[in-house]
Amino acid sequence: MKLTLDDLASMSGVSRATISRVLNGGSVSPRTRTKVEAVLAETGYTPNRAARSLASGRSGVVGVVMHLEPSLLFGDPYFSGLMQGMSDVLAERATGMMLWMGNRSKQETLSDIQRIGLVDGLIVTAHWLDDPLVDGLLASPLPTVLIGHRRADKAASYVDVDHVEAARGVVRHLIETGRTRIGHISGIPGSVAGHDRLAGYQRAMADAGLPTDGLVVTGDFNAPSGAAAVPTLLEQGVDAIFCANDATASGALDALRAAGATVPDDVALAGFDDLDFAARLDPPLTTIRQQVAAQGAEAARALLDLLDAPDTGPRRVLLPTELIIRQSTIGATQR
Amino acid sequence: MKLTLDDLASMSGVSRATISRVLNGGSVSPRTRTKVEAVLAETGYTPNRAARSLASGRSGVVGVVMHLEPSLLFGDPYFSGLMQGMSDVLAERATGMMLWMGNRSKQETLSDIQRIGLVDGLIVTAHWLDDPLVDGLLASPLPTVLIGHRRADKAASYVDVDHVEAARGVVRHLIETGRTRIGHISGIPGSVAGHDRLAGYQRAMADAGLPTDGLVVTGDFNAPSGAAAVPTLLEQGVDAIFCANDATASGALDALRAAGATVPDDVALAGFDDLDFAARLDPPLTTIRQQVAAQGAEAARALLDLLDAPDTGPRRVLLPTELIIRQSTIGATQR
DNA sequence: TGCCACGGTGGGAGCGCTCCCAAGTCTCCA
DNA sequence: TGGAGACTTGGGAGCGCTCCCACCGTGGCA
Repeated sequence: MKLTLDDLASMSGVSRATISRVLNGGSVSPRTRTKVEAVLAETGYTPNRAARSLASGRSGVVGVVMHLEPSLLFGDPYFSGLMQGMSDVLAERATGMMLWMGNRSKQETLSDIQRIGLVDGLIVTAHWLDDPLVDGLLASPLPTVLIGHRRADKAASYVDVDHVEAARGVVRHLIETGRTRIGHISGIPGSVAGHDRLAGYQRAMADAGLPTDGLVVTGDFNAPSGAAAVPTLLEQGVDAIFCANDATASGALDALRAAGATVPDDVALAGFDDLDFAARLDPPLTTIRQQVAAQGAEAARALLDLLDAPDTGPRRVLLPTELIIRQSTIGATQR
Repeated sequence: MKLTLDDLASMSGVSRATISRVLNGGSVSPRTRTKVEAVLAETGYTPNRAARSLASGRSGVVGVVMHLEPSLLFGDPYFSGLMQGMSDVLAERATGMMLWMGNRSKQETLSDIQRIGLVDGLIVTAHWLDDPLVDGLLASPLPTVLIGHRRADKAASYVDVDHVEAARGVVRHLIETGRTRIGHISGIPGSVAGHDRLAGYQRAMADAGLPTDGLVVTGDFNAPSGAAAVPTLLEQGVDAIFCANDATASGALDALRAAGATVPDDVALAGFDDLDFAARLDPPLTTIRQQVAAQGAEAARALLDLLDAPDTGPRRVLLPTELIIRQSTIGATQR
């Protein structure tokens, strides 16, 4: 059960070092290799991870930090997609995954991570413009890949989508289909996504020479905030609303219907995320699709790359988004 | 940055062994202790985890195995509750958590876990009567605590609720409120919860001398299966339905209403789990509350106990459930 | 005053692996 | 046939920590 390299060495008549070479892909003659591999298979030997870590300085484990309430973490399809993508890639590359969630304060989480040591690198979600946890982690010597990034993280490794461009694209679509009074229900102030999607909206409007005064209402990424924003926007005489995400849009849709406004004839509606339910709304929702699982997978790949080649500078991956046009902006009548 | 015990030893004028004693709670004179602690605080030293593991044979990391699809894992409030409870306790005891989800086959997951080594023990969900992953893990030398358990796991450590007794209790409540033709929409065959809740139903019915022929319809824990079962049960002339969980009950409720049956006047309805929405159904649902987060926490505690005192035999924790009586079984009219 | 007991401390031997370096073996060509 | 060069292989020195054991000094008791 508790076999060591030395045991295998005497069993197979070669030295410990040679077995290590077979295990780690060093140069070994074919004859020796097959002989050793036979013994390996026969004994079902697994190297002692701690010893390996100590000698090599690598643990084969990465940390994943998603600092939000577990109920949120697990309730939101965004995070489950991320986890899925990451864990696929990590499992494939025989790398373990340690998870930190938001059940302690950011300060405690930070020191927990430092104290536990052991991980070779970290994948961290960075969704807030101001986040001491992310700052602390980036400042530590541990190789770190962010999912999402702030303007200040230019020098860090990250995987993200271009929220600004994506938002700009959907608003441009609204403009191209003839809308001129386009409102925006924003995401949570202080969040990267909220901030950048708002910026994209503003840029598209400015590009077209359209005013935005009074047309932006602050939301919080949830349906009720979408519904709450609708009366204000209707007063402003909007003919389209771009919502910071699909959940907000679904709330807005309910409120529009309640107010007697038809979508898209009176008011066009667009969201962001393309969650499952977006296509099932009535009318189906125009939105931006971002490949969430791919973001997780890319982050894992970027980190593993970084660990293999530490001195090759930061990895930056911007994943494409896709504008999904459905009836909530073009309607059957306008086809 | 990369301080070792020897560095600290020369800095504080004591031996490496003494510092280790301060760190791990050995017997040290107060004078020496304060001196060393000062140096410790000043340098912000953190022990090298790999070296500690190698020397002590313990890693301070436990594995959590929830072998189901990530989308399911993250979508279901049951699992997020479990995770929450576990990670609270583990964080409190400075223990790391490695996570394995169901993105690979059970066979692969099993060998991944063995191969990665490193963990001191495991917490594993055991929801299926037949599960090679659970069998394999229990057979391994790693201390393991199950969440849920099969009849065959008598000798293992586990945390669970008594599904049989809980189900029996809710059916007894239906009988006591005057119901006699009580149907059951079961959970997925092969699942522990489905199996045991069915058994509890049958026992309660037998105790009361009531027949069950034709009154059990197989469901799958989801709302549509609940709805699909209703016509059959109505044909059998049921005056009450006990559903294997709340989701099934919500499906059944819709179908009952669609069929023109009033709840609870024509048919009483009960579920299991007491998820958030149960209280918000119309009428609010009588159900069984199980403290999911507490189950996770208890499992973590049991495992940590087991690691501290390996030879004290298995830990078995049966958490209480609570019958929550709402209007779906007693109705305002019968108050 | 001498001896024993005991708490506090230091030294050293590993834990099981990786990795460097030197030694050994083989091949091929001048 | 000798030697250079390429490829294999073994030995040994750690990686940083824990834990056992022996040693030291003090205090209490006979």
